Amino acid sequence: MKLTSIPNGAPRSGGRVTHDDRTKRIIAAARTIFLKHGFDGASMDEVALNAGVSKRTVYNRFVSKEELFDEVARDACSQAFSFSVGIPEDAPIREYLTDLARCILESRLSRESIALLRNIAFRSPQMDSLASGYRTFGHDPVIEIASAYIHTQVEAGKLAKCDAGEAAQTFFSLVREPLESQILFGLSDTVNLNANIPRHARRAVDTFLAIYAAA
Amino acid sequence: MKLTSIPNGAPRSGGRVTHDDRTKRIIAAARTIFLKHGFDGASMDEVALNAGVSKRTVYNRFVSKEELFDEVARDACSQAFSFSVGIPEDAPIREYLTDLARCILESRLSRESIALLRNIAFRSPQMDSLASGYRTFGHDPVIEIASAYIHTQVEAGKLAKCDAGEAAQTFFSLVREPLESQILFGLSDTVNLNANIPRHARRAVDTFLAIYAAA
DNA sequence: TATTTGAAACTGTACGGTGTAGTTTATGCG
DNA sequence: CGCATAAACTACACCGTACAGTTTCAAATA
Repeated sequence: MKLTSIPNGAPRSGGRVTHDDRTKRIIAAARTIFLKHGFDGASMDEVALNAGVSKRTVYNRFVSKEELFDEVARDACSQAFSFSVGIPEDAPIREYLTDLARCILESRLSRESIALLRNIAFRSPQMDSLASGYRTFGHDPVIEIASAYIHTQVEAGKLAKCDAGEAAQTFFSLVREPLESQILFGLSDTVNLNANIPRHARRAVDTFLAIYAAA
Repeated sequence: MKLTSIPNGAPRSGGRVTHDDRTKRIIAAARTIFLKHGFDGASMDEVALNAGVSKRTVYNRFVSKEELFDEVARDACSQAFSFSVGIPEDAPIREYLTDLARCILESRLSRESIALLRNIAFRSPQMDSLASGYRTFGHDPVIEIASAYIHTQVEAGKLAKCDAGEAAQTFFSLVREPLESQILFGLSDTVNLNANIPRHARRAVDTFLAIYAAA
């Protein structure tokens, strides 16, 4: 592959490039390249070029391509899948869940997250960092938040009696599908996706409440 | 990679290896190798070896790696995602849907299908054959069957009034999730999966009927 | 006989990783 | 502050390997 690129990131304001700057730029460049081409398709030359750093410097920081990838994978998971709900828990159930759904979708369907999910789906059997990064940052926190909230609402009699963990799984599935699969499996691209997210979030919550609303 | 292998498939009973035999063996071998290593990770030497055929023969049949892959991708999709429902449409709704769900899960969660889905997720943006193969064989038929059945039942007053297409999508999502994602993203492997399929199918149908059962 | 096949060597390219010579940066000391 | 020394960095050549695809030629097949 042809390698022509502008270095990723710039020296900090002082004008000098420090040790840490370089490390950060290597990781940032590696994330871009790895997400774009996958582990096998990415070349260390391209990473170095994109980081504005010599290949030797990359190998002075990271012992191998695998090690760099592991570092980058965890980093990317923790960033791409993070979100924060902006609505208090004592809001009406429908509003809270809809906002939660919207947050989940926005973080999960971003370009970065989709690229990450593609890599996880393809490579998680061989690279533990991908599966564990997904679990730690992409799956468990969502289930935990939803589960705890549902549990609270059930206790308060605002939702029908149910297994909160199972209900959280169902919620998560209803929120993600079918959008996530359609993108992941190439049935539709991500264009104008943001316009669909709020609508889909409402629909997912409608369906969820049709199942779990208090009798 | 080391290349040692036993040829995939055997000459037909006559003892002679015909032109068509070779073609079939090449495709079969290519499917194995491509699904195992992905397009980039697969080598044509390994394909030839696995087919028990010289590389020259492979290139006499297929003009390039890409062309061979396209052929194999469609072929693999049509086989891996195929299923046939073994229960009549006039069975009780719960029984029919449960059997449909079981069929879908069995075909979709097979080793071959999962390997295929991993490749589709990773490579569909670059390789059209994957996205279109998935659409044609993995998605549309399921939605069509479910949609037509739901439509019939709604007309017959056995299911609540609804958009049959939307309901079919919801059904499909409930059937696949969360099992499919858990496997695809490496949260659990496929061991003893078959024992879970019937249980999960029942649960999915329970949820579906909780939403769409006739009032 | 005309075509196809097998086996193997070959071409060209790309990559991961290393070695090195020379330059820049950081640090400690007078 | 100026200077020396050590550390890190760059640029580049290099090694071994792997692979797609081609070529050659004799043997098998049609």
